[in-house]
Amino acid sequence: MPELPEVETIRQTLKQLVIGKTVESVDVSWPKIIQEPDDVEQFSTFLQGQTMHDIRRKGKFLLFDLDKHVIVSHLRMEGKYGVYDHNDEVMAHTHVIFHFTDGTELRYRDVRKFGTMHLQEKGMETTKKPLVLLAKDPLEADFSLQTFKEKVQKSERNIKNILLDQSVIAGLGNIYVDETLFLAGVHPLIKGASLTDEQVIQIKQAAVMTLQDAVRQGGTTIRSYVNSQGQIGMFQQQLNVYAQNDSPCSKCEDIIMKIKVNGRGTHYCPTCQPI
DNA sequence: CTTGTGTCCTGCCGGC
DNA sequence: TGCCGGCAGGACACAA
Repeated sequence: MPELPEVETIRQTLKQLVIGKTVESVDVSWPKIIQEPDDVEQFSTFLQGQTMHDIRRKGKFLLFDLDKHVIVSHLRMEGKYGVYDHNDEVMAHTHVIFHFTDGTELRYRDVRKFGTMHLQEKGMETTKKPLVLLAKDPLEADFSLQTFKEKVQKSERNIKNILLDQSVIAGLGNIYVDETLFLAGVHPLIKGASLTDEQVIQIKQAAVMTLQDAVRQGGTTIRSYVNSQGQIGMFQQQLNVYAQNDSPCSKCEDIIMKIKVNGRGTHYCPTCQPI
């Protein structure tokens, strides 16, 4: 499940492969992925003749900048992009193909079909869903610690749930929330309202460290990992708690626990993250 | 207003 | 062996 670091790695790699290319046509075989416009035919016709100029990232969203439009794309759990030659075999679960005029293709694959694409007018993307309520991610220079602190401390929800809320802090998913709370030494079930200023600052710093570290790892491994199929992959960084349940904690040797928090698998160290 | 629940979708896993 | 129910998960619509 791609979170901020994975999306950032995909962005950097994909950018090299599609910038300057012009869309000749678009095929969509699972229309539900296209959330906007309502008519999938329009998605295709609007894109024809437009050139890819940049790929940006906002939180876990990828933004493809074209001449007049922006494609706002979310990979959800299993979405993947790859650039292929038009003669390459189309792999299973390919749902959207952007054919370029140079004979290459940008293909979107997604086993679960949970991913989404919104085609919006250039410049309008931050004024409407899905981006309108999206918070800053903690790696952005203008991330406001003050705003973050206020949102956290006025909430009765548990901190795990708060950190998954993209309107509070963008970019964290289930894996990096668990890693962030471990690094901050905060138990996932503690209510936002009962966290001290120091704890909230710790959490923000831990999020920055966790995400930076992961981006760095994606950045170092990505070079050798764009295969001939045009697929972009990456190696999983070392995780302290996520999927480490029943193993000893890397800090204190206590056994990592796995519980459910709001329906999400949640991993923590009972000693390093006291209730 | 805030918080909780259902929904989408399919591969996988455990139980029988 | 093979079937089948249940589960996982990000974000949103809707309910309470």
